Amino acid sequence: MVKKSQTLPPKSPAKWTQADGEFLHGTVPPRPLPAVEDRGPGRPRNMDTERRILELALQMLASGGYGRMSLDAVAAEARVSKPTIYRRWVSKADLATAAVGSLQLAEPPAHTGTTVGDLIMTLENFNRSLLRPNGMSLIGTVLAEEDHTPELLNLFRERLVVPRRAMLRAILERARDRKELRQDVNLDYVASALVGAFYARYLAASKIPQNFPSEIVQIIWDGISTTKPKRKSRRTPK
Amino acid sequence: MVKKSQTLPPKSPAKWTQADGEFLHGTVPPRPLPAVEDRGPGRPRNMDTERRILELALQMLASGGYGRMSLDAVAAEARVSKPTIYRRWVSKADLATAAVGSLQLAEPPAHTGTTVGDLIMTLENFNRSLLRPNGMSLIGTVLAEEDHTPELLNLFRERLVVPRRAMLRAILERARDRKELRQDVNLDYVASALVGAFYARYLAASKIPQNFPSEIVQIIWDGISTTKPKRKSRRTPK
DNA sequence: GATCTATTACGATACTGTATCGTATCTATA
DNA sequence: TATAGATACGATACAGTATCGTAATAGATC
Repeated sequence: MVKKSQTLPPKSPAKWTQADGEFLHGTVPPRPLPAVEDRGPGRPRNMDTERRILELALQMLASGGYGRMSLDAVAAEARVSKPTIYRRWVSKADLATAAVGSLQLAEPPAHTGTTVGDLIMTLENFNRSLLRPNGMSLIGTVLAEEDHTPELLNLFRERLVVPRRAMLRAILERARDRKELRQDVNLDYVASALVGAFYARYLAASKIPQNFPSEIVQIIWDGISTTKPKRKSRRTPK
Repeated sequence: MVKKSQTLPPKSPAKWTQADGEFLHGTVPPRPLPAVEDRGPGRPRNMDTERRILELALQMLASGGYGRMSLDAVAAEARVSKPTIYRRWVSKADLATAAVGSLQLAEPPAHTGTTVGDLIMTLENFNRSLLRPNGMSLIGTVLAEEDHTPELLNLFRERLVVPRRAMLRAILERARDRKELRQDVNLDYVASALVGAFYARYLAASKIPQNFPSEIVQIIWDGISTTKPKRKSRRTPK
């Protein structure tokens, strides 16, 4: 499948290190050459090559982290020579960034008929993507590289974290409009608790029980206390 | 801009790879030599050296990940020579493992008088440790290395994750005994939601708002729905 | 239309410089 | 005399570049 999204930031000689906010919100790969289909003479680029390289880079990034992602290995496994990689991306960090940038949240929004059902389905999708091979390792990698290659975390947020949270927010806002929710609840915090439970569970055990999504939704939906909550006494003892 | 190439151990001549459960539950460093104080001939070891090495190794592990933790750098910063390190730990992976194994949860249990107060205080402590420099990067590193050096994650769990969850469990069990909690709630799941919210929030924004601990506790304590929950209808739509 | 030419992509390979991990050898010290 | 420690070294892996010959395309010329 040819992807068309990336046109040409004219040239970036690996400047993203200091151009912090520059193209964090732009499109994906700053590469030296345009490689568009309508362009002039010369042998055209094989677009599938690019896809393969990114895929393998992402895979190695997820399985071994940034340190173990070697360009020699990527080139070998993609059956491509190293210059072919460097013709497209100016550095290893650039390739890694592009690989993370190529991620896309592929899950459709849930519409089960009930808010609780939608939340559970969304979390079940999330669960599946976490348990994909090295799903959690990739998160670890982007976190571990936060200091050294912050673009990885930024792009990861942009491509996966933000869209998924937006899906949860949409479900919760719908529910709030229907008065199913307390009006004073911070929906972003709720999304954090819902999603975060999976991270914490994984960090504690690497295994997520079958009923985890629905149980988490129930806990957050109903709360855990026996008393009928009175929502105005918020502040808590120091 | 200094570029560091990060080399990772191709093989581990160290034996911990297959000695899996061996010293995961032992004390900290599996080292070749006894290094006891009362021991016999020869020049005695400087015990403070060991502590310094571990501390710096952990620091580098947290700030740059396993790949960027170099023994040359550790040795230099600890003002020690490399053989001094290798005399104590047989490999880089071994040192990294020992460094993670030297971690200890240093927070006292909370006793504020109320369950909600205890939970909030526990989460505030947790929050502080997360926001320590590279606190989250260290978690990322142990996750990223899960495939390649699983001992890191195992020890991290043993030293930090399990103890903290035990603290939360203790608070929750106390509350359940006092009938403040629904009897059918899975306390481990509750702990996951409480703690996990911080991970999710960090992954989304790297910043944790001041009121986050108390808000999360409120959400989970009271729930978010407006209806009085009836706890027997658990199963949810497919 | 067929052929030539300019231009670009690509594979292969070798190379430079450097950053490591781990060790061998030597000296100092208790 | 056995050990701690330092200096130096070997081996290797890696990022990134350079070169050379070839494949593939567009446009100009015949």
